[in-house]
Amino acid sequence: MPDRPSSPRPADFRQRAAYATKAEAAVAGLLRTADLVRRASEGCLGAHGLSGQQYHVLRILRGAGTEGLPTLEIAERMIERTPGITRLVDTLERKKLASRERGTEDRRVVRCRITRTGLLVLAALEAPVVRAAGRAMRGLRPSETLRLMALLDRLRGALE
Amino acid sequence: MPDRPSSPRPADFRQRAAYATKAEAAVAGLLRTADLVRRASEGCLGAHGLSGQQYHVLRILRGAGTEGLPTLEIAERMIERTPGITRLVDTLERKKLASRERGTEDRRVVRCRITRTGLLVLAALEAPVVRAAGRAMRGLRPSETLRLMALLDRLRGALE
DNA sequence: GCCATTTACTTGATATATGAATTAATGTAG
DNA sequence: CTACATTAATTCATATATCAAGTAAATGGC
Repeated sequence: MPDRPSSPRPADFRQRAAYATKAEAAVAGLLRTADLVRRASEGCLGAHGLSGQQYHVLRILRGAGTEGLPTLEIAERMIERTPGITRLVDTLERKKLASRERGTEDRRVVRCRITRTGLLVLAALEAPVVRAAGRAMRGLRPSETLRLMALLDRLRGALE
Repeated sequence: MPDRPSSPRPADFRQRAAYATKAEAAVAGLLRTADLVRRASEGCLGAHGLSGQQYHVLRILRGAGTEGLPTLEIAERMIERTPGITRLVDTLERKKLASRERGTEDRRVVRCRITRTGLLVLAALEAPVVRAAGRAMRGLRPSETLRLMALLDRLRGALE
């Protein structure tokens, strides 16, 4: 549903309207909010020297269990698309939070796993991350949060 | 409203639940959606060699009119917080899309303006950007878009 | 079996992001 | 008027993002 540019304004209205369409305003609001929420929710990672992306890779690897995951499958599960997945895992490997080994049957794939240390870091971060997410979402009641999630799901559904 | 960790699961449920709380899931959904929407809506800028941030600076400068704006005030109005505002304006100046001059009464401030070329570029981008935003939001009906915007506003209100 | 194609990464070049430290101008207290 | 604090902007070092190109292994057609 393409919304129309908003109605004309008096000629002496100096500053032009911020956004010509509702869709533009919605996109801006979404990006603005996501930026704030990201900062609020990822701030607690700095204490352990992790970036948001590094943290998400660790979570994905934990979810994959002892079998680990091929490098590019991590990329597919990331919250934000990242072409730099190799270097991201490089960093985690340097920090001893993840390990890699080349597959035996298909020697193209590199299987990534979370280390014991990585699991400990995630465990230490669990409570702070949960608290931070709660704080980030504190503007909405639970029912509103659900409604928001449903709307976001629909939005994503149309884009994938 | 701090929501509780979700209800326990059977012991044989191998993969741990993706998110322990509703707030965490909402944060993830928001970031995921924002990333998709950003890509969908900013894709059209590449044709003119602009990044999303550069484009937003130009919009802010256009809104400021002929008086221009001090550098750091641009940063405050940006959609996503950016400490690298100086370099962002550097880039726009190199491209002849913005100009700068040191203030006369307070010689600490640098006033930034959009150039005629910058205005032309924004004008050329208007239609594609509106179309892209429409496409990015096509998953929601207008009434749902309004509801989403209202929820996002509340979320931001609690974080600022 | 051989060759083109696809797949799974990896690397390189370039750009951008980020926080801390720096410079310069202004404001303020004594 | 001097000393100290504040403000506006810039610079630096380091980390990360991004796209394109490259490598190596597997796959499919004939």
